[in-house]
Order: sequence, then C-alpha cells, then structure tokens
Amino acid sequence: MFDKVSAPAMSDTVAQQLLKQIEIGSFAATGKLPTEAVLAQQFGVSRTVIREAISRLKNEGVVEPRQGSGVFVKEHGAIRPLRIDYAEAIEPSSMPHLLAVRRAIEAEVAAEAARRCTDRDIAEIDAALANIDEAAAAGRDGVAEDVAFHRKIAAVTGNPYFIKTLNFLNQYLEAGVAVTRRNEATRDDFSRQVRDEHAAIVDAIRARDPMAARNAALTHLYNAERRLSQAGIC
Amino acid sequence: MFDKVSAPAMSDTVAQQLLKQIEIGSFAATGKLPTEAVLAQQFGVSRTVIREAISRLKNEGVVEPRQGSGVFVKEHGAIRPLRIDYAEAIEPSSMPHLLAVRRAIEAEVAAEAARRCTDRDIAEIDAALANIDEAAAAGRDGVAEDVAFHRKIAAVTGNPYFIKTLNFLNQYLEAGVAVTRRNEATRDDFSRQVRDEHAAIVDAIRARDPMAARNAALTHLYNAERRLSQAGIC
DNA sequence: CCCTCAAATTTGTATGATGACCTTATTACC
DNA sequence: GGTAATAAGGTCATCATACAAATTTGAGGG
Repeated sequence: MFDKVSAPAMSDTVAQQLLKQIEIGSFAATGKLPTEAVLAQQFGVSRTVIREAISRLKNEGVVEPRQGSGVFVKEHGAIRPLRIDYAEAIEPSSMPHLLAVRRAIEAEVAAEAARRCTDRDIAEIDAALANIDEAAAAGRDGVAEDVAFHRKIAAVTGNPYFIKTLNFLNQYLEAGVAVTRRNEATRDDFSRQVRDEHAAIVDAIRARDPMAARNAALTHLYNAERRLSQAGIC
Repeated sequence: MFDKVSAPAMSDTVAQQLLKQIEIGSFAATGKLPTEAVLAQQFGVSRTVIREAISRLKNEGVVEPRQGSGVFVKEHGAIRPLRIDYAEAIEPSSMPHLLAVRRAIEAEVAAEAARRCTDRDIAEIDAALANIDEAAAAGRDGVAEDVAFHRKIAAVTGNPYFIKTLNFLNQYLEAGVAVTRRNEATRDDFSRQVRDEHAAIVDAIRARDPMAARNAALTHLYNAERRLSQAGIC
C-alpha cells in the first residue's frame, strides 16, 4: 500500500555501497572494479544482484563495463551532473541527510545575504515574510510562500549556484516540507516558533551580522528537522 | 572517441523502447507493464535482459516494480538533475560563487564530523593530514592528498550527499585548487598557513566541538578564496 | 456478507552454462 | 633476437532453469 515499506531491494543496497566505495576512491588504484564473481562473494549475493547494481551505475555514467575486460570507473571525461536517485531520496532515512545539505547551504546563504543585502533587498525580504503570515491568515498552508521567502534570501546573495542547489534539493524535500507546514498550521506553538525563527534570520540580515544570520538559519533548520521527526516524517 | 561502436547492448535498447512505450502511454490503461515473462517473449530476449532494462527504468524513477504484484508506471514526473554549464563554471567570475557553495558544505561537514566521528575516524583523518605533509616533503604538489583529506572528513559524516555534492563541485574547482596548491608550495607562509588551518579543523573535530569545527572550516575556505585571488585565479 | 486460508501469479534471487570479446603468454617464423 | 601469429585464460553478456518471497485471487466455511 505505502511504497515506503516495500523495497529494501538487495541490488539497491549493493549499488549504493559500490557507488560509495567508488566515490571514496577505493578502486582508484586499478581504475576498475573487481570481477562480478569476486564482488558477488564479497557482498554475499549472487552475480545476478551484482550485475543489476553495476547496470545502474553504468546507466548513471559512473562505470563502464567492457566485455571481456572488466568494469572500469569512468573518469569524468564529461562533467557528471549531480543526480540523486529518487527512490533513495524519498526513503525516510535519507531525509536527514538531504536536510543537512540544505542546512549547510541556507546557513551560508544567510551569512552572505547579511553581507551583501541592500535596503531594498531587506524590504523585499520583509514583504516575503509578511506573505507567509497572510497565507496563514487566509487559511492556506503557505508552502509556496515559505519557499519564496527562502528563495528571496538566496537571490540577494547574487550567487546563482545557491539558488540552483536549493531548487534541486527542494525537488526532494518538497513533500516533507508540505507535510511539516500542514502540521505546523495545526499547532500554534509550532507556527509561532517558525515565525520567530524566520524573524530572527531577517533581523540578523537587517543588522548586517553574517555570524548571527548563519546561526539563526542553522537554528531554524535544526528545529525544522526536529519538527519533521516529531511529525513522523523522518 | 568512438567508444560507441562496440556496445549497443541489448538491455539498453530494450530500456529505450520500453521507455518510449511508457511515454506514449501504452500501459496507461492498467498502469502496469506486462509481466517480465511476457515482455521477454515479446522482445525475443531472456528475462535477464528485461530485468536489467526494468532495473534502469526503476532507477530513473519511471517505474516501480512490486514483488508479487507487477511493474507499475510511476506517474511521478522527471526529477531534474543539477547541471552547471561548464563554460560558465570555469569563468573567473564564477569561481567565488562555486567556492561559496563548497564553503557552505565543508562547514557543515566539519560540524557533523565533529559530532559523529569515532576514535578510529580521527586516526584516519590524522593519517590523511600526515599524507599531505609527506607529499609536500616529497616535492609533490599534494593536490590528491588535499582532496583525500577533505573527502575523508566528509566520509565520516555518513552523509552520501555531502560526498556527492563535494565531488560534483570538485569537477569545477579542481583546476583552481591545483593552481593554488602549486602556488602555496612556492610560498612558505602560505604553506604553513594551510597546514595550520587544516590542523585547526582536525583539532576541533578531535575535541568533538561542532561549532569550532565549523568555524575552522569556514576560516580555511575564506582564506583559500583569498589565496586564490592573490594568485590571480579569481 | 465477511473472514480465513490456500493456490496461483509475479517479482527477487540463486545457479550453471555458453558465447563474445579482451588480455596475456606462448609459439613459430624470419 | 625480434616480431607476428596463435593459443590459453579471464571477463562480461546472455540464456535457461529453479526456487524463494510477496502479493493477489478465489474458493470455502461461518
């Protein structure tokens, strides 16, 4: 019924572990993976599972199997895009990891925004903040306004990669965020807490205090994670 | 250059054709694909090939196989990977922006590492740090060792997305890092400064002090940016 | 009508075999 | 001795079969 419970899937875990080893550089010496038979023995699974795992890594452009020769790790001849497997990303266990990345970005975004923001930027951020309250007052969940608020702050940094990265992460976090906000809407203490945290970020930016802004953003996202876990998301 | 000639690879073509049929909506009626056995017969291949093809579509989030039930097409649309145009990324003006993203990640990585590291992790990080000195003593630039050091710290966080993101960023920053390290090697004050900054990060992690680790990492990367600009990179 | 439970269906995994292709070592020839 | 042809072994690609695990289905009993 609920897609979460269904699939630990051996080939998935093997692919994950292999990818991790590759990224760490375990096979950097030879530039190629052990044979399928050896891997099967190491992982304690059949060659079938190993082959499916390798097939995925091939599909992702991480490795290139050559018939008769071996499975070679592809050295980035081409720039490899940052891609996160959807099935893996929506696993509850992945949520804290994705949130950690977002936390890292948002913290630096806040600090950078505090350094570079103009008076006009601050006014726009204030407006975005007010929009969240309006949405709440209107009975909407305010997910879009919340996203817009954070996006506005990212925009004032003038760093397009912050925005890109956050947009990318939001693809995976969106569902969780929506649930949290719905959850927050039903609890006054949560709702007020989020408001205060947002206000703290804006205040620090307004004061042009990068350190305070960073800490405020960190606090906000640590608490967001806590709220998520209390909501049973992760 | 012409690596394509060798392997059309049956599972690839099957996956392509299946994807096309799915996009056309051939299975929209039932919402699920025919059984693997039927597909094998239709395509005139073995079930192995069908399974590999389906495995890829699953990996791409197009379908979701459920044991005992069937292979269902996921109405969920395309997740867009994070791509950065290479020509844009290597422009000097982009370098500070990419560095800012890296700074964000590294700071959180250091904090997280300080929280979760075991004694053994610390020993490995120490070893990675020593490797940099060894490389320097041997007259090498130590780029690989420097990268390995940061990667090791990222590894102890247990967060695969940190590693992925850093690897992704390194694709673009690699060149700049190499130049900086060569530049550092020629200036004792730079070299010593980098050593001290690295040591500060490790010390904070050893002390299990997330805040200090974050600040040490931030300092390191702010200074790295300064050194880059003094070297005329950006 | 509903509940239980067993059979049928379907994907997941394991195993063995064969072919295609590559690498390496050996051999034969000059 | 050097070089090219050849043989041997290793490795991935595919196939075929069998069994396990999970789900769906349907029959039977209350």
